[in-house]
Amino acid sequence: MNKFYITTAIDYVNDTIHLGHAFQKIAADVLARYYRITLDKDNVFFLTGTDEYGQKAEKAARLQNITPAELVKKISDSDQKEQDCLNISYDRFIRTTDSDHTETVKEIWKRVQENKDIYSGEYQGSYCEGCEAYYTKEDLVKGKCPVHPTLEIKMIKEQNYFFKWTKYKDFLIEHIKNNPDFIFPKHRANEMLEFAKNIKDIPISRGNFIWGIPVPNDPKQVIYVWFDALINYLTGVEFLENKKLFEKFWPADVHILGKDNLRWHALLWPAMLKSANIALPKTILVNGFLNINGQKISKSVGNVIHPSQWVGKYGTDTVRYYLLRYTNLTDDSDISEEKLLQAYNADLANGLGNLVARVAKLCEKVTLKPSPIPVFSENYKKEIEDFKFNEVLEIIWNEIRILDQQINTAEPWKIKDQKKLTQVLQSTVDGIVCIAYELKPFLPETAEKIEEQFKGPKITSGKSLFPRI
RNA sequence: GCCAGGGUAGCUCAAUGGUGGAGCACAGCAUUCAUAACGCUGCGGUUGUGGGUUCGAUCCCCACCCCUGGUACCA
Repeated sequence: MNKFYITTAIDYVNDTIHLGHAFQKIAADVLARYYRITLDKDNVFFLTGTDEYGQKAEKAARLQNITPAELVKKISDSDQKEQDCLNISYDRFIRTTDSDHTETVKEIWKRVQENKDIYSGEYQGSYCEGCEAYYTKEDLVKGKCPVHPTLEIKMIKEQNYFFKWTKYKDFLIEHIKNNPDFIFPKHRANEMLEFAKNIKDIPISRGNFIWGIPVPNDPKQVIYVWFDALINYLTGVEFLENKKLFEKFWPADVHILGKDNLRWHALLWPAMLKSANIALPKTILVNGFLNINGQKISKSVGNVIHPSQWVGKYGTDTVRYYLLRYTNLTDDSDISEEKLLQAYNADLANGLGNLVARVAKLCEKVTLKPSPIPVFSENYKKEIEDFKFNEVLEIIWNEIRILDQQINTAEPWKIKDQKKLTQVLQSTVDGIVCIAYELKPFLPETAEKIEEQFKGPKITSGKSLFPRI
């Protein structure tokens, strides 16, 4: 691999992102930072952003008596702030209302149309405005949407443009079967294969609202949000404006997204790309959801926590560490503030923080040479490239333990001979520098602080990295 | 109902057809370079239930129960 293009899901602007979304951004950030080290900064592109069109945004704006544009700007800005407080190192924060995105979507529409995969048809069905989707009668629960039981289902009949999804059914099934790395984790692929069997053509335009990208040559219709949103991955690397950049980074190496978005990414998106004659992404990485204290994160439960709330109390790297170490990326995990605190004291304060503090203090008596530049071990690389972030952190914390043991055995505070003391501490500091290097993708701020403190030749103790709470 | 994943120490998770492992938490010892921190020792489990195969099963097979996810549909 000589380049790495990673994207996250773009978040819909009905509300500011919470810890569940943040978890996915952090995972993406780890990969981006890792590949920036191994492949070089210029060869990595990391895209994230917000999904802003659609009926829900239009309606929400009307309720607040502001324009849709004002509303989506507000939420998009606050999403971006949430990501910034987590140190998410995106190269571009895309908004689907960006002008270059509009142009890209129109271009893809035209290509798909030229390939005869768009046709006009009449659609009649039960429509849920919450889902922005049609339901069959059978899908409804007591006449209401299973996801939004409080909303009225509307019978809508309209002239729409349809995408010939069925044309790609066999292709999709073959692609998923022939590319075991296409969907990760694997069992998600089975789900998609099941669904693919029953693919039907879907309407990809809407005529009953206006907050969207107009259909080329038919301004009465706007393009369906999913059709528009997926294309952001092309816009992100300047599909239209910058051929060189696009050709360098496309196809995307990893699309990371929540399990709720899998169907669109695994089945609709590849069909769209195939139709437009564009290469398919390599890996779709599906992340699980977070529960808080055993409960789903939801507004109605009232347990929504925004990243900035925990970051404000405990710091960016604490939140990153806790989520990366004590959750499963691909399964649902349960988190709590209590467990975060436990992880903070046990691992960050007593473990990493204390090790750094004790060694820095010991080093005040000696002058050391700069440590050699570390490299990632094969084991480290394998685990991180397989998305097993908790395993990598376990490797690192084991190294911390070993260093602590070695210090206890060597008892440098008792060593009188300056030469021998220097020798012992040199090897300890080399170990710490190595740990800092390995921490870079995970705890960038902390890694940088440690590197700065131990770059020599004079090392002095500084402020605690993680004071006990 | 069907498909997939899972059920191992209080918690988070490893492991293997041959007397069950780690970290956290808890208790004790020791120690002071360090953030009442580090280290060492200990406590802690009929590996969801019941059968079967085997000299031997936590691992393989069968049935069942529970959890998670996906999905179908008819009365």
